[in-house]
Amino acid sequence: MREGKEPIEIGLNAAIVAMVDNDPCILRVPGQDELFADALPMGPFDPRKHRTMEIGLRGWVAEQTALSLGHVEQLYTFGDRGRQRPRDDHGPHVVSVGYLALTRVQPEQMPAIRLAGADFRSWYAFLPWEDWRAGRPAILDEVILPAIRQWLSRTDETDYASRGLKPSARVRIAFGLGSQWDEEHVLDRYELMYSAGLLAESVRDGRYDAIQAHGPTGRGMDHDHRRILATAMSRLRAKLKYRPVVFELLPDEFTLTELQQTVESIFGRSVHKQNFRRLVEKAELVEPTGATSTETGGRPAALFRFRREVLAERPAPGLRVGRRG
Amino acid sequence: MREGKEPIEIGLNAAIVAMVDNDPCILRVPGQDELFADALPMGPFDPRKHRTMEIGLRGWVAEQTALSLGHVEQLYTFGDRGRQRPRDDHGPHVVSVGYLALTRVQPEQMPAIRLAGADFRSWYAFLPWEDWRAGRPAILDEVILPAIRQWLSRTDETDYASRGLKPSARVRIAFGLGSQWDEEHVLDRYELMYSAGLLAESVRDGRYDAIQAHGPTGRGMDHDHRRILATAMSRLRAKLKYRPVVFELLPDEFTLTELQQTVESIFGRSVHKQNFRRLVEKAELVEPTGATSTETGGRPAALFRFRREVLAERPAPGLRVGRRG
DNA sequence: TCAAAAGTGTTATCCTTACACCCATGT
DNA sequence: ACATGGGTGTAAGGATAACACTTTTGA
Repeated sequence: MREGKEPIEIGLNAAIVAMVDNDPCILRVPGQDELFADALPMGPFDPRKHRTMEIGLRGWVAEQTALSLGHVEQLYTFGDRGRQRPRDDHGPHVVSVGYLALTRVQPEQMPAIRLAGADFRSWYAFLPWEDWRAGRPAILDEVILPAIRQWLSRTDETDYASRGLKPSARVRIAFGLGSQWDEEHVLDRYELMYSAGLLAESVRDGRYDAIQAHGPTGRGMDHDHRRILATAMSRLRAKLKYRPVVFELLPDEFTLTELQQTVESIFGRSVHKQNFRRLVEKAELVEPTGATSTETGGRPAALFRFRREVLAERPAPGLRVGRRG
Repeated sequence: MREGKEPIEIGLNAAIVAMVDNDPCILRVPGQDELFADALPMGPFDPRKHRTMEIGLRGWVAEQTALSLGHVEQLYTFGDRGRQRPRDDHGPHVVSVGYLALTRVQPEQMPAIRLAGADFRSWYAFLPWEDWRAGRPAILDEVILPAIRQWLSRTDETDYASRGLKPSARVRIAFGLGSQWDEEHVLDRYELMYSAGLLAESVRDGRYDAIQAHGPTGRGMDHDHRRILATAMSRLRAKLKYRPVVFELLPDEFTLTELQQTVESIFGRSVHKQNFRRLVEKAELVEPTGATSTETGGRPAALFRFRREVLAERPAPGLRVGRRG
């Protein structure tokens, strides 16, 4: 807008989510930094070629991966130099816009994706403490919480006041100490762990000399990519409750148990079977196809399909799963 | 990221909201286009000067307005050339990042703000159909819905499928035809009206030759600013329900009626008195100061203050106002 | 016949919505 | 005394969370 401009470029980063074997997976590519093995796929935004950023994103995803994206949603824009390019202060400044995108992968698409150097990997490989499907993850009590408490004990509470909260209060809420674990607070947990030096990224960015934890804390990623993933998880977990986006991750026909498992794997916790079914029924989100599936072993399950009409019927159709249901 | 780059600049636009006389107002500045009288305040982002975009935003707001911002939240980033600079295709491409910011204004600050060419104006001046405090706004049935129906009747439903919804279904949900008005759908309503040619912006952007409505449809704004305002309203209306942000708009001490009126003016609808009070009480969001106020006429009202401790106690403290309560 | 998974029925509790009435002040 | 707004009590209906049991297949 005025004097000696520094060149700015826009990078579009996407957390592209698909279900593979009952795990929510993201498309990952090899890291560029030689520090991390993983990065999110990203492409530049060229306003001359693409009218909007979303069109630009869909464009390079189609070119590079042959995946067809369903729901695409902008998450957040970072202009943060400190975090993104700590060592390399030359070159243009890259502002990165994070996106969440949903897709389905057929097994036969996998080889082509792998050839391109990419593949799908469970998002819990990057944020393992978010997976409570098999109960409270051990990493929390063994690695994370001790280190977080360490950090709190050496932190001056009066200095830090983010969103009006002292670090101890932020920790209490984010990690459900004294109350319950809230699966939507993924980003808060990530940021606290970053600040407390528990992540490889904290070290990369020069905030700490070494990781402040006695044990692994998930796979690190280039730039802010793991933060974008955390944002994507928060958003998807929240969105499921008022938009029927799960169905973009499921095949056209599915059993209620498959639907439940998909929801559980995204929320990272198990839900109550009967209540879940009542919820699905009351929400009128699905209709039986009439067919059944015997593939699951045991009694054959009725197959259902998404009732697209709900989109037109309700203002906020989703699976309003409660704390326990 | 590669070949002959077009220069890109980042503009930070803010919907700065404050309560003035029981109306949610935004800081407006004179429009630059000579087409519209109003624009949102905006400033450039210079990554050399400011570490993050939020810091950059707070920086220019402090320099230009002397307002101190409370809650600041990023809304959305647009890279849209088509909409933002339809006539002027030269100069650098501006990507604009929209923000919502909350503040309080004292009456004595007003003259300084006015001197700078800015002032606070009710957000309902720009989106009058969003104000249901005095019942269903006449503009809906007299101007908007007839024109929208006109548009639907001349629109091919099979062509347009945004988010899997036909235009008629989008209209039904956004405008509460057949169901209820949902105060959070501000952006959907704005976008439908934009597409249907009801807004001055639709004409400015070359989508229509003339406004497709027989009556006024709110004050237009430069660039995408009214869209950013609509986004800000949606976000604030939603946020109130799970974050105690109302208190950033109220004085330190207030009566329950003042609190209720502030909530009502943001939601643009009235709420049920007893239920609202029970809600506030159950949420433990406020505590009595012990003092009372006689300024309202009638029986003196007890004064309350925000209980900051809830921030540390609950994961999502807010005024979970229901459809009616 | 047994394992495995599908698929109900029912109840206590809490939350939402709605009703109508009483209270303390200034004029 | 009366107008004006402040401030309750309580009950119907629905949503949530929790309980345990029956049914249908394949091996």
